[in-house]
Amino acid sequence: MKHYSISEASAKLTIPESTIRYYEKKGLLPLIERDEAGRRLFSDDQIMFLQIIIYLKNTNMPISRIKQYVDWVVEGDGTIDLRLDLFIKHKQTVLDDMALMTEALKAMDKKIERYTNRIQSSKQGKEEK
Amino acid sequence: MKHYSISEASAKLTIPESTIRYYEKKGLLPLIERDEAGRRLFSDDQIMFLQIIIYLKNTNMPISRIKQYVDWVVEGDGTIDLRLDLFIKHKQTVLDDMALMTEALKAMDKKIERYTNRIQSSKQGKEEK
DNA sequence: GGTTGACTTAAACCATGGTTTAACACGTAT
DNA sequence: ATACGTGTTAAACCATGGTTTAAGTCAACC
Repeated sequence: MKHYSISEASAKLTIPESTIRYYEKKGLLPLIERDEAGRRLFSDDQIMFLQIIIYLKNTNMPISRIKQYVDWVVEGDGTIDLRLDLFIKHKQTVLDDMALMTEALKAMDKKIERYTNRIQSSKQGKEEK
Repeated sequence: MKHYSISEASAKLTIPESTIRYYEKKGLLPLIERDEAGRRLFSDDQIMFLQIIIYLKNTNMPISRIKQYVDWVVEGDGTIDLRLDLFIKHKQTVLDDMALMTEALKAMDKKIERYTNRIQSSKQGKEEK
């Protein structure tokens, strides 16, 4: 199992190194090994774990809540029901957000249509001159 | 055409009054009338305009960009093509965001499934004792 | 042996999007 | 006339999520 440096992890996940360090400082990346010189070493598992965190971040889960999840993971099997609940609740939050966005998209489509029509008719106005 | 007080507008759009004032200060609500005592009066049109702003906010358009849109609206018909372009681009941004969220949802669904299975089998383990 | 490049840290800084506070003004019901 | 509810303002404050800076270590190449 290969290990990645922070720059490799950064490249693989397309996320700045500064963000990875920030996440670790916030407690989102426990158990990361270091080499003799103190450099972070990311295993494949840890890359995957970070990917999950990025998914949660991409769906606007606050860092404090991600931290809660991470703590539960560290705590072990006794917290599986809590984690399941967290994912189920978060999924619903995301679906609600997307519903809001879809509603906004509908309004934007109307705007786009109306503006397109106005531009069309103003062009016609010119042609008819 | 009736006019609404800030509290009525707030209730109608389910958004805090403080936010409405904040938006006005940021220039997102030009042309709002005031009564003799200096209180804001919102027409139906302005309520609808604010609703659009809320849609843009709900889809994570930064206030600076919303301001740009508002300025173009104030400027008049000469900016219709710019506004159309803004909406088309923003729509794509929103679709991209939703794609990211959908991808995250897929990962969450896998987690939910795995956790559910683990909980199931741990229950079975108990029963078999 | 000295510079380069990749890494480390803690702490300061920044942008965003509001919310809260303090101090004050108005109109109406008691 | 006074107290209440509702409004006003500017400015301070807050949370979130990073990014940047300053100061330093280490290994390796030239």
